[in-house]
Amino acid sequence: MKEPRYSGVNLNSKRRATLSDVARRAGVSPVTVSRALRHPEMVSEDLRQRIDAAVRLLNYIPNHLASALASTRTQIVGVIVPSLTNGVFDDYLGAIQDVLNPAGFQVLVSNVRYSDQLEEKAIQTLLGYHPEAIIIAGVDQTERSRDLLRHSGVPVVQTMDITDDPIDLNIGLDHTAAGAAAVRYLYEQGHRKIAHLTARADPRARRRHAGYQRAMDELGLSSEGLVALQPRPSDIEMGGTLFAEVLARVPDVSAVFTCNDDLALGVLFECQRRGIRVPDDVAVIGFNDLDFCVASVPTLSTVSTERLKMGTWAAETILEIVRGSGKRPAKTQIDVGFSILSRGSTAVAATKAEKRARTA
Amino acid sequence: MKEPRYSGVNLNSKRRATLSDVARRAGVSPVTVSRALRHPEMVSEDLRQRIDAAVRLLNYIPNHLASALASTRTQIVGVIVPSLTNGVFDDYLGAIQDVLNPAGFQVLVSNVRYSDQLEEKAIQTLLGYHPEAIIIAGVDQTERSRDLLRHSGVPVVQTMDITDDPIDLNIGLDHTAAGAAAVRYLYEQGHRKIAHLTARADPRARRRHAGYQRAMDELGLSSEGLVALQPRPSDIEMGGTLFAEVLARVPDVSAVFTCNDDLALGVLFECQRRGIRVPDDVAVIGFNDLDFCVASVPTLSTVSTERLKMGTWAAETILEIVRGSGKRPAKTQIDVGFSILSRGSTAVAATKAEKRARTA
DNA sequence: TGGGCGATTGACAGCGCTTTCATTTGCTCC
DNA sequence: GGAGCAAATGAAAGCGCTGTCAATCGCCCA
Repeated sequence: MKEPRYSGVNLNSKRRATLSDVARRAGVSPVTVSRALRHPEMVSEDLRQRIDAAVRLLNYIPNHLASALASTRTQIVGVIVPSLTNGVFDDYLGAIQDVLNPAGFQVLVSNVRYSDQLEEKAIQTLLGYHPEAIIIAGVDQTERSRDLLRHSGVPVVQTMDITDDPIDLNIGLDHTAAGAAAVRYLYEQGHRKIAHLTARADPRARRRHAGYQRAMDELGLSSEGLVALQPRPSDIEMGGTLFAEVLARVPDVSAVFTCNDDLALGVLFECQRRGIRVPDDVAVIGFNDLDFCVASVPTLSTVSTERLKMGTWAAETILEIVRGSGKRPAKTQIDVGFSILSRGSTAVAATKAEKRARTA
Repeated sequence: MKEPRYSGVNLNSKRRATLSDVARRAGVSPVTVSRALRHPEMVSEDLRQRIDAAVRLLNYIPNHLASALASTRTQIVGVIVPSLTNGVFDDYLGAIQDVLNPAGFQVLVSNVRYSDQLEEKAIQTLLGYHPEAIIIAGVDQTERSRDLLRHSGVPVVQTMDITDDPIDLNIGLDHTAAGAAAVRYLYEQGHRKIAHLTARADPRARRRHAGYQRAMDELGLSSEGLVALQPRPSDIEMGGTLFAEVLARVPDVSAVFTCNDDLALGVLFECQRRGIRVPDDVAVIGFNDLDFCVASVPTLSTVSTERLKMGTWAAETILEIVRGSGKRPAKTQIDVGFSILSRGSTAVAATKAEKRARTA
């Protein structure tokens, strides 16, 4: 008895149909088949039907590698993200695919897990596929990564952050300004002891932290003991742990700004565990506006960023360039800004009104 | 003034270096360069160094497409997932990449958003890249999808679910059994009015629902008014909405089993909003064991599945097959089972003890 | 000192497709 | 009725790389 084997790996079993197989079957030349598939309007109705029949009969699927090699159009766009676990990048990736897939482009995603080294390797690997463009999150690539990208000769879009010195195209927002704005918002609500919790100091989180610090300084507030930092990747639980640290040092902390929503939710849970009322005793504001922000109790205030727009613009701009045979677009940089969503976890008067209404 | 253009698209500017460029530069033949890169041990030390120097000088990056075409080894594995938003698939994908990337394989991910139609298209597209294997979540592909996969001649691993009629290899768990087990667990805790909330009726969620129903029937319990179903994709908020529905029909519902953790968390929040105590008034159990289950207040009981193991096994088995030149592995199907994690949201005695301790 | 062997290197063909240019066919028009 | 033209099809070349086999170069031993 022979062991079963896979034909894709075992060469002597029947191989997949090729263009020529289809051509032979339909009684035409290979070129005609190619045309019938790529530019059906250039082929007579009669042949087109015969060819379609042969394609179906043979289960023919064009070899994209061969096609890309011959045409020097790979129809591939490389996308580099630092994380998939993070809800932010799902939406962003989805937006990119929604634009690119219908246009016939395949997205090659590389998750580099916030590692510069993996990022360099990913860029190299990606370039091996000769993508027609690269979309990369962040503006803090290593010098080698920047070199690779610049030498690649393809459009590069840096997203999620903004810089004076983009590799090529750039859409993002100023995280320092966003961090500062969150602090100022809390200040206006009457808070003075404003804490900041931050985890996995990726460049954007670091900028938000810097923004926090700058605003505190400008407002003449001391941040002594109010900052808790954890180099490990953030998760919900960690929000509680970091808040506990601050609480131990500054028991009368009145507001918390976290570098992302996960930590903020963790703070919410920790408060619940300790019987600390939010927002009455402590106000909480997160960053990103993930789904759960509107579902939690209380709802979570947060800094909202235009992650869908960043993905969409990156993808659309690439299509424009590729279709316009390489012409650079009019706009090469966009600051999408941010906005502060004021919800239950930082409510001041509203909460009290709500309470009054309930007890009434 | 000339408009700036991208060289990758504009043909008359300098193109990327090829093998031959490197060969010319190093004064050797192209084959030798190829060997120096693929099988360095077959080339003399002297040449290897000259070639490496030329590679670096020219910023040479091998064209993976050409290499794959010539060698008929693409080093690509296609992975089809129904969602990325869902925390489950991040972990799973991560596990697959952790095995495959170090082995030199590139993972081509396709997110088909729970759509059969997109899945068919994705399979077709993927096959165009001649992957060496395909890993696909679920066992409920359309007949056409199954045909495509079978005819592809490459190993196919179906994951996340288990079936009597696998396309090829299969690792997963019995969702019907898992749903039933959750119900029985609640029953043993003394619950009788057990509700089930379910959203986006994907096949696995449907099986969990069937399991719920079967167990209820077997236990002689009525599920009248206790099931809330919503075809839209689930999110945390929806957990609250669905629970409210049930509550309106059956005010004395005593336990809730949800088709995933998101809904369960939503139920938790809804209870908090309404002043319903969990687990004292209502017990809650979710499905999947996502991160937040251990962070929430109370912690969330859930049915835990081995998503990492499923990804790892799928990837490792593929490597085994590809390296073993197509030999099928000894084991072609694995049931990884599931386990019920009993935590705060379903605690009985424990909660009371805890409370006593606190008030003491 | 010459045959033979292993270690290196190169020539050639071809992976499956597309691009370019040539050829064929069927008409129209004066 | 033949020049002229558009539409449809095909032939040849080549995208960048690798597999196969042939050629070359020492170097060892009889």
